[in-house]
Amino acid sequence: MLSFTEENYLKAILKFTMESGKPNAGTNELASHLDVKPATVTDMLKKLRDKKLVDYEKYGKVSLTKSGKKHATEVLRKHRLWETFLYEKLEFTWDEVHEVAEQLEHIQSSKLIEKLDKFLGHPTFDPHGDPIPNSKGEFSVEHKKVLADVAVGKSCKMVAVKDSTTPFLHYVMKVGLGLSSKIKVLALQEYDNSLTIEVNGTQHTVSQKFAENIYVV
Amino acid sequence: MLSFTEENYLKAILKFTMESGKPNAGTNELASHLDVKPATVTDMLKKLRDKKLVDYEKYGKVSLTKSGKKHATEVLRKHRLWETFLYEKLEFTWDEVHEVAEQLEHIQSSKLIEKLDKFLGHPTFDPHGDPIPNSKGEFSVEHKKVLADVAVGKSCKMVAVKDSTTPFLHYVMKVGLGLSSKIKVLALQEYDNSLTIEVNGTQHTVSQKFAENIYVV
DNA sequence: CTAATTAGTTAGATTCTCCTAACTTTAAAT
DNA sequence: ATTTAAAGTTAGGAGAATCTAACTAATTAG
Repeated sequence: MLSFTEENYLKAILKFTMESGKPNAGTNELASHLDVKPATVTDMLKKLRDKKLVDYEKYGKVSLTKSGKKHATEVLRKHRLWETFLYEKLEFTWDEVHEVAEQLEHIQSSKLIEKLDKFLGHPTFDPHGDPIPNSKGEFSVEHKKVLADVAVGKSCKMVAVKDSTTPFLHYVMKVGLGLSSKIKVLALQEYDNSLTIEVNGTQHTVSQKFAENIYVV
Repeated sequence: MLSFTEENYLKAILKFTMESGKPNAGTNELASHLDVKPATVTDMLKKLRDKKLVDYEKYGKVSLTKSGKKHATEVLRKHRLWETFLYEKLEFTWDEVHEVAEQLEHIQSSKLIEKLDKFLGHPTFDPHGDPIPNSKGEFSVEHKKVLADVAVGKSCKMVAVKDSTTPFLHYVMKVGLGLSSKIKVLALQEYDNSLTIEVNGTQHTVSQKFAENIYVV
């Protein structure tokens, strides 16, 4: 049985490698992700290596073993199912779900998570649009298209966000956007690639950076 | 912010005093309740006293302060709401809910618990029939009548259990009883006060001990 | 290719929860 | 009332997760 902390380290390694595209992570990168000091990470990596959850050697990069990946994926699955529960059943807002799910993801009960999955109707994406791995650890296909890729004049529907930090989510909501919002791209400013879009009949101008963090179909 | 462990000690003191009727608890009693050694309890009591959560002095009994009682009641409220959720929404059985609720009761989020309460329709009793304190910490009136008190020939409805250990709950289920089961008392054996009852058309004979652990109306 | 910078490690300390073993106080029994 | 048993405490220690400060290895820039 893994401790909360061990689970968090495994999850951090999984998230880092998935988000960065790199096959492995460094001590400092993990330290800042987990908000601890590098020395602490080194200690934990040794422990996880002894438990055969990560491949790691002194001064080298870390990656998950098969067993470590299985554990990490399971934690991610729990996290995203709980986020879905909070959003869909308990009327939490978008930006509130993460913090509570960080706690709920560590509850140990395989029955609980399978029942919750069933209760929610086996969702494949969480409220941020991130894919929820199934009970075998398989991910649904990732969203690829981003608001910045939509041609002028075309319409699209928002399905997810790439950045899920609180400030960004607040900004998204302020612009009137949410999951399933319909967006029409009215104009593209050549100078800085900012976009003028229409949401619910209101016009907004958003930066390229913003538009690259909104997934659409 | 209290740790999981501190919360468990406060809850144990509350449960002990409620169940025993006594106004305070001893070190050994708590130790066996919490499954730790008495020395460990002594350490923790000093810590809780420093935090003004319990009234305690060397070689004396422990009781909760106002603040300690508030915390303990809150934990109990969370525990029982989660049990209700697991039983009513996720199809857990009676004897499975406790273990998982032991973990869920420590999740920190006042919003979560108020939303959960609303989602469940503000229940006043959990699946074991124990009262759920409301958000102000007030308990619903306790059930008083027990199967052993029902007169021969009379019928009643089961609303709760006094003993909620797994073996007892299994036995209860085996007899075909559950919450809201209708029970008719057919006969009383003078010799050992055992009762012959009818449940769903089937007759069973149960001991006095059993009958004293079933709450009815 | 050296020098400087960045990344990573080690050693030693701290806090938390828990333990054992030995001791002390309180309560019970004769 | 003295002895014995039960209840409770203290001291010292262990493992987990964290820190700081000092060190070492790897990488990058000139």
